Amino acid sequence: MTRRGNTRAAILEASVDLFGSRGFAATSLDEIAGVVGVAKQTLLYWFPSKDELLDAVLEQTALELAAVIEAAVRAAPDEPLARVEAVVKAVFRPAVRRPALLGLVREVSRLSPAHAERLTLQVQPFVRRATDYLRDEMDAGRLRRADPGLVVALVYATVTGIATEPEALRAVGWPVSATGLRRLRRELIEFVLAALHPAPPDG
Amino acid sequence: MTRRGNTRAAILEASVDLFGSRGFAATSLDEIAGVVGVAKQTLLYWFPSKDELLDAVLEQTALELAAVIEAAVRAAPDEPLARVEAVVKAVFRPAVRRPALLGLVREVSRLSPAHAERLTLQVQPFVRRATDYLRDEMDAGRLRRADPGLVVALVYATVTGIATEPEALRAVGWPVSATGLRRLRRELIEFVLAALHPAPPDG
DNA sequence: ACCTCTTTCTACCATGTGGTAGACAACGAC
DNA sequence: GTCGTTGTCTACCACATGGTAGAAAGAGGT
Repeated sequence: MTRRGNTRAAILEASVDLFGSRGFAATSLDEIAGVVGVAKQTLLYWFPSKDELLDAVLEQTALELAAVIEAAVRAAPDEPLARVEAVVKAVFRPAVRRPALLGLVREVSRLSPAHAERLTLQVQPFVRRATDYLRDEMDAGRLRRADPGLVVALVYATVTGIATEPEALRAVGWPVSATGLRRLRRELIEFVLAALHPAPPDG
Repeated sequence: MTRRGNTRAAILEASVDLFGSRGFAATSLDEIAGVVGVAKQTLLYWFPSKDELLDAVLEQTALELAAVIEAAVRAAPDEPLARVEAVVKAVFRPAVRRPALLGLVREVSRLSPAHAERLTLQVQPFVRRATDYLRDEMDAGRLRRADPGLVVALVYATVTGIATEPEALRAVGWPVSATGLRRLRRELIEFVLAALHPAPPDG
């Protein structure tokens, strides 16, 4: 049977999982092919080289996450803390279901500057919009005054870090059950919101 | 000239840098040997295999970081927010000077469960002490009430993430100058402290 | 002088890797 | 039916990698 029609998509999916969990360099084409259930050459038919496969994987991941975040922002009420909460919640779901998604994003810092550059450019407009929004809300006194760009980076670091390092959670004895995950999400959001709350009382 | 006496240390240092920046799998023994300026076989003389080299590298990194944190805690005044600030500051310095240090810690989630397990056990007592301390201070009302273990993990995720992902900082247009780093440290600390402050005002 | 131990090296090997060349089968156009 | 196109495969290659075997060379004890 030829033309299953979704071979390319299956390759991308398996690649996200493997690149994101074990890392790009540690993943061989044979391994991906094994997961997908095709020969290695089929990968090289759809993607001329491992590097171009990586490019495609990065692009798709960025698009997926962007769509998730976009939808969350749209659905949230027009209040900054509520929006932040909505975004964190929205990212948390796929992050838990497929830890490799954010793991792949984190992998970017290990890749060549060329790959990083491409992803940076792709994400740029979203970052820009987020920082502009945060700046306005800070000016309006609805968020703690800080550098808006850095706040984006810090929230990103917190969420991505907690979602991609199960070892850190295990080290502090966090239960990996369903209720454990719900509480994790709750505490993560409270942590982030507390960090953004305007004018905390002087200790 | 034999017995330079510090070949082993030089190998460990170069390995931390390369494993931490490019990743374990992406780093070859030849590459490390090239940096150190010896033949590959010299590495295999001091460390019987790449895996055992990794073990040694992880152990030394953990010891270094533990010493830094230990000293910071000892020197800080007995007030929880001051102590947290001291620890973040103390970790920030080596993190900036040698980004690979924290990068290596983050690499743990990509490694075999055996390696992760060993590091987890090594870090366990420190984590335990930190969570106990935080719990006491929460009970005393000097910190926002939350799960102490998770707070440790969240602060770790924030600091490690921001320190190991220069791409994220570049994406938000953060300047990588000396003054940029000073402001980064300031804002990072304010972010974490705000997240830990007791009883934020209800929005 | 000789032996032993330590440290480093050269030479080599088995294996896994990314990638090339090209055969083979299904399919639609005509 | 024939032909070009598309998708997948088998066979193979050049190369880098982790690791083995063992020689060389200095240092120190006797």
